Amino acid sequence: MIDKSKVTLKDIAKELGISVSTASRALKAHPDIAKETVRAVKELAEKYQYVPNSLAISFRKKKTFNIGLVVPEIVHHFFSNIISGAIATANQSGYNVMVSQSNDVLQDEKAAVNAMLHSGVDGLLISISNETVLGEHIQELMHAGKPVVQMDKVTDHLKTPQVIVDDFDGAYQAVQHLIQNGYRKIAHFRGRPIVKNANQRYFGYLQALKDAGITPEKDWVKHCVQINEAEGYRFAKELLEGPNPPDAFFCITDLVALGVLRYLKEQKIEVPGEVGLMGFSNWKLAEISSPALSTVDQHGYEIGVRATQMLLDSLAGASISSDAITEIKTNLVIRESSGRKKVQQQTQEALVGNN
Amino acid sequence: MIDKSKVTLKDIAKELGISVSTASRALKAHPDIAKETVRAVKELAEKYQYVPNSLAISFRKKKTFNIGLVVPEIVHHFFSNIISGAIATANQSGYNVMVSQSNDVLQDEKAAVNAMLHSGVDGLLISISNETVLGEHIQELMHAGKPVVQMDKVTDHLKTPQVIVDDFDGAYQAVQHLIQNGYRKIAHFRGRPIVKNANQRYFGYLQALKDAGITPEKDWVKHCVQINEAEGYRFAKELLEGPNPPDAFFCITDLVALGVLRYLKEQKIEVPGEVGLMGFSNWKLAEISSPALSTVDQHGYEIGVRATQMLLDSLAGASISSDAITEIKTNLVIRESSGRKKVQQQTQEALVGNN
DNA sequence: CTGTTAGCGCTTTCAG
DNA sequence: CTGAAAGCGCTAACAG
Repeated sequence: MIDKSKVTLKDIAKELGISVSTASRALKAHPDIAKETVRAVKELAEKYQYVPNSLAISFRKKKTFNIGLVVPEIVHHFFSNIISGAIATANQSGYNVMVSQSNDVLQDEKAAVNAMLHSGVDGLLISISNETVLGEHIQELMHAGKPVVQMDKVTDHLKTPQVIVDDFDGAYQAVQHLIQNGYRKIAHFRGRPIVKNANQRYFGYLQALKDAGITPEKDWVKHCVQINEAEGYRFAKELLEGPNPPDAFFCITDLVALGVLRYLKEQKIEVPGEVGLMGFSNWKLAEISSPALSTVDQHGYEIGVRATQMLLDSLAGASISSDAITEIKTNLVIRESSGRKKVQQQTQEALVGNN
Repeated sequence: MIDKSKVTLKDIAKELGISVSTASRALKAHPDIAKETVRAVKELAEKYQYVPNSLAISFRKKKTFNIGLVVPEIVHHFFSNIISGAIATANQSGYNVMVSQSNDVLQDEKAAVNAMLHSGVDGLLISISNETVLGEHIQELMHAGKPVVQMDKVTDHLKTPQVIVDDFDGAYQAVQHLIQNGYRKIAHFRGRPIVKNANQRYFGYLQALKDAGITPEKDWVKHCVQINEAEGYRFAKELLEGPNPPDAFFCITDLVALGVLRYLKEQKIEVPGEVGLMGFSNWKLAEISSPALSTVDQHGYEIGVRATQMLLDSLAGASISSDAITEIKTNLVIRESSGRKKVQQQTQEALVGNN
């Protein structure tokens, strides 16, 4: 029943007939200490499998080497990638990561943040919930001197560094890619206007059209609320059965795009021959569908890594400007669904010339 | 620059002219303390926003109210569900969860477990890596008096409670379902024989065949190694092009099943009319495919919940028998791919009678 | 009902 | 080079 971790500095000091402070210093090879003493202490520590009591150290140093991480959902491809990157990075520097989720409910987020504050994390990584506006609970943590870094879902009300996806650019590239492949009547199934990411993607879409000299068509922009497969299906049907069908779809999410794809397949509409399709997020789903879905990869892992690095840096004393925004570039994952549109009357040359 | 959390018991004791211990007791409304004192202390605590220093408490009580959670992969539908369930449950009881992953690499798992041990978790939830055999690193933690509960990927070498999926029964039901729907020549694309779950599913498959009086066909059992979509495709092709094609496939995972499905669609083989198909895991993928894939849901969230409850119970002093095995029942998710086989010569009645 | 005392295990002045 | 001493903030005998 002997608990190894019960061996304390005092024990080894006593056995060696030295003081606790000397033992303490010897263990970290303090320059003041005689080599001989250092050796003896280390040897005994080894023998007894001395392991410093981290609770005492935390207490003493007011530092736990734990960081908190709160995301809206854990069971989510993008967020679990963020978590994974954050944990890998933190662990490398000897930090552990306490994870919690808000379920996009403000109350839950508050509870999670408070729990972490009280359990004494050294800093916090957070992707805020849909319902979070001011984030007083996060402010409180900051007041307690804990650095915070926001990731992906962010609010400017909080004066913290942000690591975000360059949604605008991702969307821009996606739409540009469609245009370059001969599609001109491009619909966009967007997300909710309160969500910054959704807006950025929408703006990217508009800009890409504009830069290609294409006038956007109001009716081709649909607002997803559920952001699921059924919505994609429904909107695709609606538009394609209408008087003015688009020839491509850029969707807020792969899931929505797969809904569109299902409709297209049902109608035996050739993809990408007749209609082009791009998703966003690069879920596993996109890789497996047939035709395989072109999409935009958001590099969730990378976001986790970068945000954690910033947090660790500021924990290490670096003063990070509180308005530093790190935009992680997406990258286009070109698969089958966005392949070149079949040319009818014009030659491809002419088409390309148009851009 | 006043740090709220700097207000200490001593401060409020001094201001009230009482001793620290009285203040301490008052705050937790110890029966010994005069109501008047309690009121005064609580009032002042409120006024100063006193928040107890959890580091000091942890130190004093040798308890952190943190539990550790280690899984092979975070970015994985099943595991992220487990994590989610564990965190929700732990949080409800005032515990935080420290998460880490092993990437199925023993070294990483050791590192993660040690980091958690040293950071002072009160207990550990773990799903071991493929490479873990004896788990001495986990033993070490147990020797330090920390309760451990294993989940899903488990080893009997560790004398801890286990919460696992009833893979045998899940597979049994899946295959039985195929049989009931008229399929008799059922192939199985299984996982690696060192993995317990894979074996259990295989045994369930065999048992279901046996109970239906069907003799298993060695050639119809294929060993997946990558466990990916391509393998499903490859094996399906191999078998269906061969001299003795099966009429149904039960796959170790949805991903593999989708590979099979891709081949079937390419060959314009009717699903489920000609060939039946069942996956395992119930990923999002399965819901979206067309035809939608029938599969087996493993209730990852539930596993996380149950395992955490056991851990919390034992942390609360309950003595849990170290060989308690909790098997979480799967459930059949019947979608399109396993629908009734088209009857050719026999009537359906006759077929059903056969079972 | 309340105060005194002691101490958790470690770090860190301050003196030698 | 080393030791003594103080103290982090809190709890818990023990003693009034």
